[in-house]
Amino acid sequence: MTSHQAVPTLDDVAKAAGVSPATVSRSLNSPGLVSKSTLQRVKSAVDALGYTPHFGARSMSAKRTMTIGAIIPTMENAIFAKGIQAFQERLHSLGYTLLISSNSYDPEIEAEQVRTLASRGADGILLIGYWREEKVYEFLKQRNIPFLLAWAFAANNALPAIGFDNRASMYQLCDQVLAMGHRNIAVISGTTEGNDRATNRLKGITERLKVEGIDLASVPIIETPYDIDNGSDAFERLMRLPDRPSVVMCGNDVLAVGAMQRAQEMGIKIPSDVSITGFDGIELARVVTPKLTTVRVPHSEMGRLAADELVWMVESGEVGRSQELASEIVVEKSIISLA
Amino acid sequence: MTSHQAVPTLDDVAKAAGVSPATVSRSLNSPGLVSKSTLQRVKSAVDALGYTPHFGARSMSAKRTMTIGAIIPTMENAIFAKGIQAFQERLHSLGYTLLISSNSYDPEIEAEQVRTLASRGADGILLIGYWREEKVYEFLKQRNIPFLLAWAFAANNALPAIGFDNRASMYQLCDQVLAMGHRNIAVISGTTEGNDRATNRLKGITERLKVEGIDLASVPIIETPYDIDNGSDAFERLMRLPDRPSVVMCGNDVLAVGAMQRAQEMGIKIPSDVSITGFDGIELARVVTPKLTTVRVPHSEMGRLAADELVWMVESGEVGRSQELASEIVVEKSIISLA
DNA sequence: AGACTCAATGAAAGCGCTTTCATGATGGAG
DNA sequence: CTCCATCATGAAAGCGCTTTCATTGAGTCT
Repeated sequence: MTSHQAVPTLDDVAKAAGVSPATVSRSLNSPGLVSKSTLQRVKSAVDALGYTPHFGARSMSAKRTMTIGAIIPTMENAIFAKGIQAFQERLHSLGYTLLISSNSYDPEIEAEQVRTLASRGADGILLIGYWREEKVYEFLKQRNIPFLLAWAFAANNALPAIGFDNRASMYQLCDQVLAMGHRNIAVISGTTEGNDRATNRLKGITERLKVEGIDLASVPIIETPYDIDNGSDAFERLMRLPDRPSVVMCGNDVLAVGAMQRAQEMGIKIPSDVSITGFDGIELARVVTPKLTTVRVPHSEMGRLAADELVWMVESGEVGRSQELASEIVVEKSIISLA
Repeated sequence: MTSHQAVPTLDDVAKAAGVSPATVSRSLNSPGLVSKSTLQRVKSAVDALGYTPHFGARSMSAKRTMTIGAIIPTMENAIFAKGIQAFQERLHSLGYTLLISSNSYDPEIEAEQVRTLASRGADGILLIGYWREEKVYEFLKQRNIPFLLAWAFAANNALPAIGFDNRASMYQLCDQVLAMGHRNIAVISGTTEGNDRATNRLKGITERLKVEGIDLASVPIIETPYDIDNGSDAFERLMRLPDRPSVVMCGNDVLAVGAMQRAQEMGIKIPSDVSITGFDGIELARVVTPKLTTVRVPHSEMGRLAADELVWMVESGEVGRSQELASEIVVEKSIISLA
């Protein structure tokens, strides 16, 4: 089992093709510099030997790895799936390979992953959201590794980001909820600590309610990690409140779907008894009954644009340009108008 | 912007700590060989400089990369998400890094990804299912890269695999469907070409129906890629058939949820008008109304076990041991008993 | 026909690390 | 006290590739 038939190297190819290693390297990387006939011979030798360039060696001599890293909070639910898929597809067509890692929303692990990606020579890195320890940004800058933030956008922040305004989007959704006559509002927010998206979504709600003159002290707010079951439990707690809310606004679709689940189990009718809203516009929101009122985010577009921008940063060496994407309020049957 | 403050190297650390590069290397990789005091000085130097080992260089001198690759068909829906998440978490705790790539069920791309992972020095590779071109397996063997298959298990196949028996599982589900009195059955299968899981699931149904003495020619079967909308469309076509089936068995939960969606749009009641079944037991199946009758697969367990086994293969050099996992028929409200 | 340009190729250095191998110091055994 | 393990460390080779720099030969121009 440990019989190592040596992996063919570039030198082997050179020998087989009767040329110098330099020529093989050129044939592979800048075929324009090599004559047709030589190119042909090299190609044959490569095929015959089943040669694959050694990535480590290559990354050591060349300065580029054609690799982009992405660090996302989770792969478990679909929040990032669609966007990352689009990101990866675009990268692939640009000739780059994507390295993904996820960290269960743990900033320690995230910081470690940044170092790992740097070690591996990632030409650029995609991060989710703004908030993380300053030292992470410092490390990236010191290492001169281009990075881009996604899934968030804040006009007042200089870091390059491609995403949407979480606060404004949720503010708008809250607008809609108020316009439909709801005044007795409860909130199930994602964990806000260290999470700018969750924090800003919550802020979008509270700011809008304040404008409306609603006493925030009277608004029940439960914070919990993004997870279906947590959404269910939070919903149940809200329903046991003496003053039952007419609408429960959730920090994302996963929480909202969890809430709808529990509602059904408890025999609470959505939306006639209670209205529910989500955020993200993932597939889940479309398939539940009734369909979920939510904020639809342009996942795929965001992924594609992020890929384009990050590659541009890498190749041009220029500083990244931020871009705000529009989100869209989608009103479905999970909310009822009291007006 | 292009001001390169050189990335610190191991030599820099050596200089800063006043020791030889060899000692630094040892401090990092086999601290046991280095004296306490030296170790301490090296550690300080590493921190002071913010040193990170260069992965390419390391992988060139060492034979291991502590990297495992996984190639999955898709990240877009949740079919693989949970299992891969568990896989990655286990790998992480074993000290390995996971490299994921997805290929939209394209075997060409998959073959390319295998070579890419080999290039990058993956110590081992996880693949989904059995079917792929023989040359891929030959390449892996020639390169002496341990690989493990997951999401499938076939007792008669020698390749190491950790998964469940797709055929037998679907056979059992079909058992259940028949036991509930259904005889007029239609099928929405995933694309079977090049996909052993889809093929075997379909086979599980047809074999069981044959045993029952049902004429297969009379059983409508639609093949379509795994996607919600495809499930919807296929369902609609089935419903337009003159002899409407009493149950639609779907190749996975995604197709089934698509079917349920369209049923609702068409005003067809599930399960009173038509029953629907899925396969996989992903979250989606739990949140739709009514809940989906499906085959629950132990995603997380499979991911963990696969990580353990693959790492064991890598570290021991032994040939991988296959393991069959049990699946579970989950009967929910999406199916009605005609008996 | 001589001088020159340019395309195609090779020689060799060097990227940052690990790992023999060799060396010096230390300390216990005889 | 001398000898020999033993431990901690250093010197240096080499991993597989890319990339200057130099060289050659062929074509171009006058």
